[in-house]
Amino acid sequence: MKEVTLKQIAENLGISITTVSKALKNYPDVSKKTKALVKEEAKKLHYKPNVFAVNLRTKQSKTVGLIIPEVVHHFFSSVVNGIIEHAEKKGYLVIILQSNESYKLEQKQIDLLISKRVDGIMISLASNSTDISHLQEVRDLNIPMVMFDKISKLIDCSKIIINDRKAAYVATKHLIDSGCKRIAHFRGALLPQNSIDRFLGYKKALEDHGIQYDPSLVYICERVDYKDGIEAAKKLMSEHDDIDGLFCITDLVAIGAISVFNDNGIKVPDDISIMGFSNWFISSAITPSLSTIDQPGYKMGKATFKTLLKEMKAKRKELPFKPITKVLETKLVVRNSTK
Amino acid sequence: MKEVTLKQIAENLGISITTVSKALKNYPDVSKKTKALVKEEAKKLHYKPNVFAVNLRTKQSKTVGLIIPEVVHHFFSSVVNGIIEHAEKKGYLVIILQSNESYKLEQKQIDLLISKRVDGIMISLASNSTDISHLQEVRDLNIPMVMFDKISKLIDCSKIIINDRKAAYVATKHLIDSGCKRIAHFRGALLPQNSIDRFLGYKKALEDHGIQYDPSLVYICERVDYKDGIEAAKKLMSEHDDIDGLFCITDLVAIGAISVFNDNGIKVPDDISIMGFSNWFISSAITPSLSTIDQPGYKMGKATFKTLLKEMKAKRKELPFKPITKVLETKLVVRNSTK
DNA sequence: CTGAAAGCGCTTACAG
DNA sequence: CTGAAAGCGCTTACAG
Repeated sequence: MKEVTLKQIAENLGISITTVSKALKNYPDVSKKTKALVKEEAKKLHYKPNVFAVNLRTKQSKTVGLIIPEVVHHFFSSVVNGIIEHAEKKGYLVIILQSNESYKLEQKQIDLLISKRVDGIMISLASNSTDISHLQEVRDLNIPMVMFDKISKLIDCSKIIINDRKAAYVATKHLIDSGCKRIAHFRGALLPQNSIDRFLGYKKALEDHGIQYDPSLVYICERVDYKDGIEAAKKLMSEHDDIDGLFCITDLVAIGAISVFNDNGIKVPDDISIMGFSNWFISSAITPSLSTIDQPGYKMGKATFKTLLKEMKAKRKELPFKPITKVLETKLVVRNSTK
Repeated sequence: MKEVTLKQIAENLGISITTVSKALKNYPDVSKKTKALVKEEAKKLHYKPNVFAVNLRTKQSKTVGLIIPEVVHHFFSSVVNGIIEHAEKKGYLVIILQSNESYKLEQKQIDLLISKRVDGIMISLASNSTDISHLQEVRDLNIPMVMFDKISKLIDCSKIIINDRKAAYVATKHLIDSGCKRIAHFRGALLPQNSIDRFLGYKKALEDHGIQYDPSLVYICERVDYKDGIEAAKKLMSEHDDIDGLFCITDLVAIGAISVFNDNGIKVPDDISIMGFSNWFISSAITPSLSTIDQPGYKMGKATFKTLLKEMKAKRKELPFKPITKVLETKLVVRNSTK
């Protein structure tokens, strides 16, 4: 089967390539009759424009790139969902890359996307990305870019985030309000902004309510996953026996912790109240169901793409674009792991 | 900043575009001196080839398409993970589309990928995809394609699957071996091959072990998710009070069912033993932890891409390619939801 | 070893 | 209303 080209159609109809091209794109200076003829022939031959040629001419690919730390993670896959659904509606395809929380990979992937000439880039940073020269390059090349969730304050671009500090404050305050006096925190790694912010929210809530902040009650979970939660909970149990509240940086960590407490006869929430973070749907399925902070992944994906779209449009029209920062609402979800 | 092109480099160096192009691609008929010169200049100017032009010339995009029913699903996101990791290693980028289990969307997405001229397509079918003309078109256009997990027997292409029937047989047999006499099954929709196969495995296991198959014990879960599990379990409870075993088509359904039984004072596994399917990591975190069948998502993704790569290579060399079917191993994982 | 030229398939400014 | 021509940036068969 030979590829059908404009030339093919033109020859069949005995007219010029120019006219065929214009007819298919509904240029006003082509007669109705010709348009009809051309379109019919195109349909008959199952003509599909060669995007490679179109890309080369129009200098855009109608493709955008997305880099996330990890696909296999409910929050990020919700974001992906929000992004690809809205991108598709607008005729954009999404190339997804996974940095595996590795700064080096992230750097390579940015390079890849640049050399693939995607029309725009969406990114949530790896935890150890402190150097941001690769992102600065994207800015320097004037490629539209939006950061979401795990952002860097050092880069001037649009950002879609939640107020992590406030959300963590609300979570901790809920523990305090329900009577907890000695509250531990399972935090994330030291570098990521959201790990820092959630920690600060925790600390601030304690201080605002007359509870002394005790650094020995803060445990680091590098990968903020289920296993991390299990390990931290075991350590916590061995080092402290007077804890009555625990705020975990993610639901996954909280679920790991709960399973340890369940196994060791520590009653949740009677002995210890537990708060998660993100409202992964499974939090309502475990026993006891987990109190948490609802973090809107799908919405974040949608807002991220829509913002990128605006910037891409502005670029095409050579209009200036001022980066925006959008803060999405989170909410406290009270279930059975807190009193 | 102006785009750096071969022409630019050629002008700077006072040589021809042809030579620059060849030098950069290490053609043997260019002098070492010239090569060094060209490469240096290219580096200095941060030259990046225009992929749009390269695509047009070479007629390949080094991009492949992936269509899955749902991203937000542990099994599929593991597959995605396996695919994008291996694709990237081989210099391929992956465009991910989500059919949302809709046949219509799936059709459109196939069209999209065809018109984007991806080098190959990987797909796991939507549950209601029975008409397969869109897939036939892919074959007719001679575009390399690999199906995985949710496949159609009617299309002649490579397939990466597990033996669903056997795995379901093993799961059901485990229930029988542990003493269950009256075993219900929460199956998936009627059309998908894997839903059919798991059901058949369940039925066969019963028959092989002298247990009469009773259609009233089979419940349909259209979306095979947590909510479906909850609803089916409620129905089951109200319609039958003598069930001592339950085989669920997915872990998610099983987890939904367990939460209903937990809430209603039905002891798992003492009153009823439960088997899931897929070994989602959370199955080990719930109470009681879930016995299940391990389904290798990451491996499946890896095998899917590797097979596609072979087919793409064969096509480029104009060699014949005979579709292969690879069946990956599953294994029984016994935890606390069965005796 | 180097380079002029054709061509991939499209778009669009321009002429008629 | 139609079409010849230039050009997007690259690759490669061919000539010298």
